[in-house]
Amino acid sequence: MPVPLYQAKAEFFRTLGHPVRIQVLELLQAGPRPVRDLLAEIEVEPSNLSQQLAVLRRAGIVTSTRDGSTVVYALSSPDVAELMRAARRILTDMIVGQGELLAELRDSEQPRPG
Amino acid sequence: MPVPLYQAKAEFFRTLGHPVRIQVLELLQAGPRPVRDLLAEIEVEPSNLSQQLAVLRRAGIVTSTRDGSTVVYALSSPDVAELMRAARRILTDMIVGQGELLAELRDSEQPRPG
DNA sequence: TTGCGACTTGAAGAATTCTGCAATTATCGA
DNA sequence: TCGATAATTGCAGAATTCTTCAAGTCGCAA
Repeated sequence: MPVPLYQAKAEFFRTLGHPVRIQVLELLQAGPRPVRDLLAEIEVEPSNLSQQLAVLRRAGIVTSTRDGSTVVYALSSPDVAELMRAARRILTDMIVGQGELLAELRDSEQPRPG
Repeated sequence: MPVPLYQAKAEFFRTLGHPVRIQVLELLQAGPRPVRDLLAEIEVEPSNLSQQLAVLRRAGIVTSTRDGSTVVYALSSPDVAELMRAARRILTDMIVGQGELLAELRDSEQPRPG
């Protein structure tokens, strides 16, 4: 084994762990998009966006192709979209769960353990 | 909106982006486990494991309960297991894809070190 | 109370990542 | 060719995260 799976997984998640990169992945779920487009929708400087795109590219999560003077990015696997959905589900649950916990705490003294 | 969703997502993924934390989550998928157990299976110092457990706890991904003198950790949502499966699927695809790429490169160029 | 095992916390230096600026490459049109 | 636009790269300082050590808490039993 060259690299333990858990380490590859950690690197993968770390790659996703940046607001700009997340926004890029969300936008690319609707289909390939030129950098110009991403730049118009994400509040970030061009060089910074390029840096974040490079991170995603190096990780193999997105691919880029040149079309004339514009560069178009796309998700390299549709599974990425599924992962984002799973993450959204978890986050929603967690936010709801924490809301409920807060509500319980408002009424009683002792929250029950998970 | 207190915190943009994409930022919450990024934080969530960043929380997962550490080898020890990944291993903890993998182990907890089989059910709750005492710290002692985790310590026996993961190669890491006790204080370091505690730090990583604290990160997961603060993020609300795991919960801890004390049972006598031992502390037991558990996943706070079964969805986490589903997320890990999705990640594994993507990684497997990507590794296979890169394996093919490597095979192609073997005839022409030299792959760069990891 | 004292001592011990299990676990956590605080803090500091090391290592990594992020951001913005300047410079660079690539393409297109005048 | 020159100039403009699109995008990337290199780099340095700022910010964040990691790792380790020392010290601390908690429960239990002598």
